[in-house]
Amino acid sequence: MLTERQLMILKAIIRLFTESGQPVGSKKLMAELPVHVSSATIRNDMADLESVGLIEKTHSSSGRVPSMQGYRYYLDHLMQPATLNPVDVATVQQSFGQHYHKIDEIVSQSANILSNLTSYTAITLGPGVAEVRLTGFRLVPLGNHQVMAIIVTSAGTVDNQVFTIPQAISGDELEKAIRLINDQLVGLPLTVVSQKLKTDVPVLLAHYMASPTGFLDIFDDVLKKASQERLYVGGQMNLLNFSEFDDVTQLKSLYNMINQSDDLAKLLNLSPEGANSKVQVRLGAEMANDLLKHYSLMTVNYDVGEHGQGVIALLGPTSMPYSRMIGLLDLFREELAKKLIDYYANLDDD
Amino acid sequence: MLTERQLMILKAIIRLFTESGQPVGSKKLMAELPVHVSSATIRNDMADLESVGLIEKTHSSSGRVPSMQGYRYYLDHLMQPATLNPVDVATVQQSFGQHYHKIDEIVSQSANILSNLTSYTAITLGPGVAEVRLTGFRLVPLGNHQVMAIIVTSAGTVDNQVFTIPQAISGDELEKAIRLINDQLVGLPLTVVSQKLKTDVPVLLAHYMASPTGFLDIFDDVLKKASQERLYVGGQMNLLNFSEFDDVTQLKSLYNMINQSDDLAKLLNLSPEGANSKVQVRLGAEMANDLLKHYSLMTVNYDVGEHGQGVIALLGPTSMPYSRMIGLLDLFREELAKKLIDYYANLDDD
DNA sequence: TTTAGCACTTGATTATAACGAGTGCTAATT
DNA sequence: AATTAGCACTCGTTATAATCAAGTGCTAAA
Repeated sequence: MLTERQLMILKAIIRLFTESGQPVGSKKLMAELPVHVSSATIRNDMADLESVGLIEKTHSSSGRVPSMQGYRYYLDHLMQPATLNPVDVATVQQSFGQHYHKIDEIVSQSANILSNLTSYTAITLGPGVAEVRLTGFRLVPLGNHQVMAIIVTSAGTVDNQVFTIPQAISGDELEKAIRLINDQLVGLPLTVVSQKLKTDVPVLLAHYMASPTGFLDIFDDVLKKASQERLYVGGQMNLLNFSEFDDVTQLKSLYNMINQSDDLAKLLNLSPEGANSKVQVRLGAEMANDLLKHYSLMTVNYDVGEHGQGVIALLGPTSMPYSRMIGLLDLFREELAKKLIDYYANLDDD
Repeated sequence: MLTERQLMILKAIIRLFTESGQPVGSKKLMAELPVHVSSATIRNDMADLESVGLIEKTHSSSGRVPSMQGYRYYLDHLMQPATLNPVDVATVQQSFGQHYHKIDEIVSQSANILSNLTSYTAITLGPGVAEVRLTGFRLVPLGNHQVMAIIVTSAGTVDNQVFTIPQAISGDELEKAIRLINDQLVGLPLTVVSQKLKTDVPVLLAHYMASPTGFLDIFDDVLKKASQERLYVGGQMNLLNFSEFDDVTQLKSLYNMINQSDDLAKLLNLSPEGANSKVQVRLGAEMANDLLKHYSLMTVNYDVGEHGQGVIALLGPTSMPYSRMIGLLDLFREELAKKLIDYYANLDDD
């Protein structure tokens, strides 16, 4: 079992490592800890913390660095409820003070403000999108190599798009494909649909048609029209601030992923607890995606009442100052919702 | 005056430096030159080339590197007409072989293909946009803090957008502002209008209204709607391939510029010679913009007959293999035009 | 004009030593 | 039993010097 002091040490290590980026040694800790104990004692405690896997050495005689499990433990049990920085509050409120013409302006601006404030990469999803579900899908052959795809969402929106397709597809094939899609996808949130479209559906569809690719492209396209347009990324280039420079290829892949709304939607997967869930932190190793191994993703839902809810997310290094970040995200959750509710209210005035 | 051999040496230096990225010395040149002369002779010739400013040393005992003027001279007088690489031709034609649903898909794909093929950053402007001019501008107060901005273009398109504005602006002020804008901007290409909106107009407008900013935003917004949407960038992240890593700030600024359509439009400034102009190369120092100092921008127009023309551009380091790049751009100019003409033809079939 | 030869310059590479921050362990202290 | 001082040891980092390699300019001969 861990002692009070050992936990205090873990906390200090995490704080100091986040501030300096350097491994933390026993001397430095001695100077920083509120209680006075000798460096030898701290070393003993650190040995214990290491033996349970909460901290690590970078080499045999180096200071300690928090491990993945160390961060997880910190996030789950140790972290103080955020202490809001008044400068940040002022900045955010001032940034939101402007007048906006469109909803999307507000949402995308949020991503920009947040990324500026943090020097990380921010992602925002417009309200309503997170839990909008697919309620219907139609594919209407118009003859002359043209097909109209129509999708209906639970938000009541209807999007359509006309496509020209290379080979005529038989009405029979279309019929089956449509039924399959309706069976498999209707009722699911658009984000999930978009995701399944890449994984399950192609396999199933392969039974009915030779090359389902063209078909899927069409579907994907109109789906994008209904959802993707409301996904915003701010500060992509901040990746450069918190990434290792040595592997340009990996950096490029990450960048591509971030700008590919399908992949991104997959990440933002609405948090299960609904509207008033707390800020979620997912550490790299917990996310399956190899590209994110050394990063950390924080997400939080915001709630605009009848207009649905959206997501605010922050992508940064594993060693973020979580306390401040959580405070910021909570602040944003509130301010963005307020601003949007305001906006909707003004609309109704007309 | 420069001798035949000296020019041959300049050419070889440019080629070798582009291939290796290293300063070129007299021994290396001796091995590469078609005629046999001693390294001492080459050294003498290089001294001459340096004295007229076509090449430079990086330090007192280093090999030579082409200077800005060296590149300019090479481009204007020395470069061979491009020799088309059959592999490139095949790749391009295959990439264009797919079926596309929308014009913009074709245009944006072009940017992607071109950037992949070159490892540089490619920019494409959809057809018609380059020489579309502003033919009319109206601003209609609708009461209730709302204003409709309408812009009419020489292509016959009418775009409109409704805005809510903070303080009511007096009709008188509006009147004057509209007149000013009509006087100053009507008749100019949209790209130029967008540019002037950042420079000249704010100054002029300041005479009539206290804070022209909000006003300009509106105008800018609807202008974007009419033009920006057709500007595509491919391979932004390729910047990482050909940029110095040491200055992250500068890299970010460049990235922002590339993704800000106003700035970008300014760069692509339709080439004066119209439809069938040759590929233009502008070297960093020639572009005024400090961020581009170490880069080079190649542009070429493509022509889609009655549907207007567009621009293809390539941003890379100063030391690009220009011969191949010019060949590629010429190829793209042709293939993209062909594909678009095809597309328009199919549309008319319906 | 061209070329061989040579002294000289300079950045890059390598080797070596010295340094510094840190650890674990032992023995003494509280 | 917990804490601490002391010390030998590890290992990455920094500093210094030595060597190397690629290149130049210049002089004198061909």
